[in-house]
Amino acid sequence: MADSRTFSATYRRIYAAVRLVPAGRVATYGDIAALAGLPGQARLVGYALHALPPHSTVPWHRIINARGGLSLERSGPGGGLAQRFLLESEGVAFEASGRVPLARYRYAPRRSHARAPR
DNA sequence: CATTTGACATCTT
DNA sequence: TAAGATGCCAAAT
Repeated sequence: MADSRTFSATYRRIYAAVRLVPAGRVATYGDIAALAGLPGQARLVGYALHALPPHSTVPWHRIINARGGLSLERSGPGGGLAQRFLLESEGVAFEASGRVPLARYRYAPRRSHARAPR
């Protein structure tokens, strides 16, 4: 667990949503935020995962950005390698461009090919 | 208590 | 396609 008492209820919601993602599947920060009941708070998801203790059982590696890329790479070089390895271990294949085909592995797919109405 | 910062997403130029 | 700007929230300083 992610030291539930150390984190806010909001974070706990996020962690719970992340745990809903089955192995071999990925989800975007936005999806997790929506699952956690915090639509639009994708940023909080990323921050929550960053604050996640190493001993937690939360499958943080299954959370990627909307481009299908690993956000860890963006923050620090080499950081995404571990995440990529974990995902590949679960059967997630990466494209040559280094991205994950969301259309295939994305969990809780919303508007697969359409954009959100405004 | 106020300011800064951060594993993002989405729109606009 | 790329780059810049904005919104949102919590934790750290």
